[in-house]
Amino acid sequence: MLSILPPRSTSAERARSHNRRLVLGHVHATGEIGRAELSRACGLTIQAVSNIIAELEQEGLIRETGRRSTGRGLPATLYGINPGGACALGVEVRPDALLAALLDLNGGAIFTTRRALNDAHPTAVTQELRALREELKSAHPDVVSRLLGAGVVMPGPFGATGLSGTASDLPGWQETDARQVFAEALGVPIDLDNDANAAAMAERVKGVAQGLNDYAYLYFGTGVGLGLVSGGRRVAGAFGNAGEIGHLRVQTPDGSRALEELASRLSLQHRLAGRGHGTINFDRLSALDAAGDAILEEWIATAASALGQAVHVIENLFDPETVILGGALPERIVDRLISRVPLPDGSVSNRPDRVRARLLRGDCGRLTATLGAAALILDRAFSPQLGALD
Amino acid sequence: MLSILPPRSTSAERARSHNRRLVLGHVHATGEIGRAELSRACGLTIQAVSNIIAELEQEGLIRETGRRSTGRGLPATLYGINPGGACALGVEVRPDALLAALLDLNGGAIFTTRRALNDAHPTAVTQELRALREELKSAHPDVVSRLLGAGVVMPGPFGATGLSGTASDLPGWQETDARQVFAEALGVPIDLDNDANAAAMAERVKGVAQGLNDYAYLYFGTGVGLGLVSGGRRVAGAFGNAGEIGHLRVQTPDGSRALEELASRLSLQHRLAGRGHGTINFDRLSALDAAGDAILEEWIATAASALGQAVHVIENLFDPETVILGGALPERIVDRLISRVPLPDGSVSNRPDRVRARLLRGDCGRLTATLGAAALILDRAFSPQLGALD
DNA sequence: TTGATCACTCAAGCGTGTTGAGTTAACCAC
DNA sequence: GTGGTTAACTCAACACGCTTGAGTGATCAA
Repeated sequence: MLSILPPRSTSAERARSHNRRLVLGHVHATGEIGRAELSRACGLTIQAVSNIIAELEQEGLIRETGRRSTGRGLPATLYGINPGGACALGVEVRPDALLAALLDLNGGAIFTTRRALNDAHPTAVTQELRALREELKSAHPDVVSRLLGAGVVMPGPFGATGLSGTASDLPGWQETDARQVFAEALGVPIDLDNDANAAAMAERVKGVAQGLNDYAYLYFGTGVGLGLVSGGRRVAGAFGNAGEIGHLRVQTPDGSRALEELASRLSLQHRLAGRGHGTINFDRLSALDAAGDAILEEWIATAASALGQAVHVIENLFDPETVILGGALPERIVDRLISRVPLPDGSVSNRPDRVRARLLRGDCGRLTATLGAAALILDRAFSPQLGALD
Repeated sequence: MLSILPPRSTSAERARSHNRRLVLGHVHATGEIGRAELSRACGLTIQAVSNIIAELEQEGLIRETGRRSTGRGLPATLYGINPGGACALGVEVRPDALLAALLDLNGGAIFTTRRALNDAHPTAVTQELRALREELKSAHPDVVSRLLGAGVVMPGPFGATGLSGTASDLPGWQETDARQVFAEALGVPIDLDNDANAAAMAERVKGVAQGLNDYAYLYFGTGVGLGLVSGGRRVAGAFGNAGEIGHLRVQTPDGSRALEELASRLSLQHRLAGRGHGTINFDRLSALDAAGDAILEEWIATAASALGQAVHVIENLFDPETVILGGALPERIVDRLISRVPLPDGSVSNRPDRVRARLLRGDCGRLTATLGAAALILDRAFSPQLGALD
């Protein structure tokens, strides 16, 4: 009911689909809300809201959560999201692994898994996805019927571009229609995006960006990516490759470098290379941080300075309500980065009436991108779409 | 009928409003189109399209333009925009003048005017606007009833920001609700944006961006601004200040400078200052260009290099279909700039399957921003809006 | 107890789009 | 020419979901 409409539905049914999302989105955003308030917020009649609520409750997407008496009058019956009423699958494809998470309607994780990949070619990934689907079916049989769709996160850029051929992109996907591959392997509607945009959506559905419609997310993966949300919608670009901020030139004392040479996990790894460390993963970073490692300190200082310049560009080009930092970095390190990023005065974001900090730490932890993949789907369920068809 | 809906219209009426825009937008985009084709393009039944067409024709927004027989079958009755059926007013407020243009439904200029401003404070501007309205009423009495609204362009940034207090912004507007002021002075619905976004819309409605949904516009006013269109919608930012690209740092042989110090009309003016020129306006620029002025040549070289870096940033952050250059520069100079801008290889826009050049010259000439102001309104009439109310 | 306020329900009516069965006009084969 | 095919378009019923207006139940204040 919620996920798919027949190819040509009557206009009234499309309006209903729109209004359902509107109502569900408000219920999600407020946590608990009554019909009358929804009516005012959505610009619909109480009666219309009533009908929609009855439908949503019947389908198990929302549930009665209590009553609230505000002064006189009949106390409102409050409704909230029924977390178990539906779920969304998030899949993150990395060169070496497939990460997956199943999220309930509130964005809570029901199940997460990680499958090692020897090979990230489409055929190998397809095989793992099929296995994943079977695993889900047997581990959570009740869930499959309530699955709204699957979000997929892959390292960009998509298609052949001037940034192709770098270490980060996956082999064999250039010529492949990725959406098609995933749709066939998983058998549910697919939403495809890059890690940074997915992370941005994760924060919107569950984290620090709730209620925000214009913000940016600086995502630390292997490199650095930028997720953009404008007017509540992801900015994907003409070919889905928006947000490639890693190649932004930033000033250093001795010239200029690409942002990702200074402020990515890879860059830290290079700095530490001489010290005989292997791959610098999340846990290793935490350990270095706890030990007060000097090279890490140095990296933070350099990265913060570089990020300050990136934030300057982001703020002046997009005028976001806030810039969120997060991804595959321990919270403490992100916090320290944020505290050391020099915020330029000459920015449209430097306004006296700000209600939110210019930089915020993402709330969704190291799995942000995977959770965000699922959040792409949840966001759909909560936001009216523009197009007539879905 | 087209502009305003009653505060709470029935859902069916909102759907109609949406579908009307959809149909009208397609008619505008194709120039000439029959019902059946519209039906396929809009995802509506022929019958629905028929009803809408009857309504639009009745109101004079479209008109029959002929018949087309494509092979067998009954030849389609073609419809096109009826230019005189409605119009939009564009107003550009500059520190020293008020520019206005009245555009027909096809984006053709019916009337343009320029009023000198001694004073750009809100009260003075309001006075001029009232006079402008009277002038319109008497010069084009039939038009007032068909006025869809007025678009207004002002130099940003709006509100108090870290970029306030520069030479370009207007006095006395910081604390003013500009939209309110214009709505009262002109008595029609107002759409407010900065010059670059308006320019971008001008190109979408009439110029080189027709049919594009994701592109950027580098606008040369006094400084340099960036207009962004994503998914067919303007990217305004949280406070309407997106696109402030002038402060972007770019490399020079001897360090780094702000883009607008190298690639704006103001920067050229500074270069020429020693030569005893006054203000460098459009005509003066043309003359210098025709004379093959050496300083102009030098400026073009410097500006092109700076713009190359800006384009690099825009392409990688935004992945546009194309970047349009234009504004208050003679076409020849823009063309020469374009031919000399170094296009970086390391860009997501550097793709082998491009159908359009990475850089295009804007088509709307020196009045781009003023025309664009009116285009903001036309674009509304052609694009379905997301919000329920208008 | 009475009146006011507010959330919500019930039943009728309306605007739109869809469906399915015609109608008209072009092309093609003979 | 004639008949068949194709495609654009019209006409008349129908379905859907929202709105409207009247009515009910629960709470507070006088």
